[in-house]
Amino acid sequence: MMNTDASKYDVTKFDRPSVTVDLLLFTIEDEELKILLIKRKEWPFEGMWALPGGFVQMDESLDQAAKRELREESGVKNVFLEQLYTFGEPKRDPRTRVITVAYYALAASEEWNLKASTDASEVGFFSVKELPELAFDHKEIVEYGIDRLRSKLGYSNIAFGLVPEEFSLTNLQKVYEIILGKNIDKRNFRKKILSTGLLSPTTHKQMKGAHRPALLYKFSSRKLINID
Amino acid sequence: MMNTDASKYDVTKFDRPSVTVDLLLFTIEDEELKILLIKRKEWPFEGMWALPGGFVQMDESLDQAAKRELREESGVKNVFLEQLYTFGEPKRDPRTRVITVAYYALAASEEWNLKASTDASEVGFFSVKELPELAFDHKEIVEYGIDRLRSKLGYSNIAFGLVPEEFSLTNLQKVYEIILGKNIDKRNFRKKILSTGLLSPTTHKQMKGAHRPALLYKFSSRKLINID
DNA sequence: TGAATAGTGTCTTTCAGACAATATGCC
DNA sequence: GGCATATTGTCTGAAAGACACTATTCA
Repeated sequence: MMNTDASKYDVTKFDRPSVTVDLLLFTIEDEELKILLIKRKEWPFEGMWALPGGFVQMDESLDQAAKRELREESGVKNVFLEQLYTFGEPKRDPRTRVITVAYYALAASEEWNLKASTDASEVGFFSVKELPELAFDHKEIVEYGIDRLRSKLGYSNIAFGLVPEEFSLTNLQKVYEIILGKNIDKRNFRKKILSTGLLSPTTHKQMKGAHRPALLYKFSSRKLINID
Repeated sequence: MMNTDASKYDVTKFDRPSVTVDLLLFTIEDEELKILLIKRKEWPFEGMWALPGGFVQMDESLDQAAKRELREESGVKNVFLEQLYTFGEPKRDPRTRVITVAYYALAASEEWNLKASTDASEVGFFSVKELPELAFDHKEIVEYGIDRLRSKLGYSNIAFGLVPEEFSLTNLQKVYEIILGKNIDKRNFRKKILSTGLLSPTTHKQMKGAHRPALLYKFSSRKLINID
């Protein structure tokens, strides 16, 4: 593992921080924007809720580490995942110097299923409006993530991550309303969202209740696209 | 350096990557967007141009590390500095696993002065349109930074970082044109930039050449503000 | 036919973009 | 007066926002 030029070039001689990834998994459930939290079983912050996360392995990229943690903690795969920000205050972790690369992921509520093996009391989704006290600087990370999500909603198709494959325009509008925290005019919303060309109508209708069924749409692309 | 089960609570026993900060210092000079590069004196990529950067010390935050490197390499202080993105491919550095947190900084050309002690052949500003081959994945970092700068120009007052305290509207327009890579109509530019309320007129005029002098403006705030 | 949600169009205002003539200073 | 850059306003088209009625299904 040593470099042959070790005397000069061996960076392994420096003190090194630990590096983790932490994950913000957003979903929408019961008309609320929620995030996945896990209850810590160890010191520090034992018993407190925290973002899922873990150490970056030496042979995996940051993206891979985030994907792996996401899969391990929530069973979620193939969802939108993007690096958020790196938090590295020297005292943010009382154990040692830990720098964490935060990621955020989006999943429609249909897409995640918490592992059956997991004690439900130790992992769960919490409304971002009613979060418990969080370990480390995770509160700050959550707020940063919500800001990012809210602003990307305005200039990208990022909402595809929070709706199922097919959805009604009313479903989609609700997503926008929940995240932006305000009501949107139905006609203006439809006019605008359809004019972006991001959506394609399907041939399906949503039969649901004693009223006119809604035409279902899908996102033409499920890759992140910026508009404007 | 081997992990054992007992090491669970002692994160210091895990293999740890090295963490660096790399810096993109943007400036505008000779009607070009330029970045600061330094010539590497050591393996790997000896003799090749690279972004300035260095290891994060155990007792400093990432922001502090970036500020320190910026000061050490360019003598620049008190300029706009923002975290860009964290790059962590396992093989991006041939020495060992190195994760780098990239920052970008902006300085008006009046603000930097390369240290007299530095051999000019080993540090310099390069137009982003004519970059030499860069070490590591620094090309990718540069491109990411330019994208960020270009997009922030559209919805923030970030241009304050690239102009001196006082400037004419023509000066400012040039900054936009250089970064966006296109010509802008003078009347429309003035209309729009003045309507944001980000600028305040000063009482000074720029006397420069045999023609009408330009009124100088300044940014009302030199903190980053998003508009729209 | 009543209840519930889906679906639709117009008007007004605002903003972006195209476009050219006058103003002011120095020589 | 000539030169060089600064400064200014109108028109048009597109998009955003306010606003209310009709359509469809099921019970």
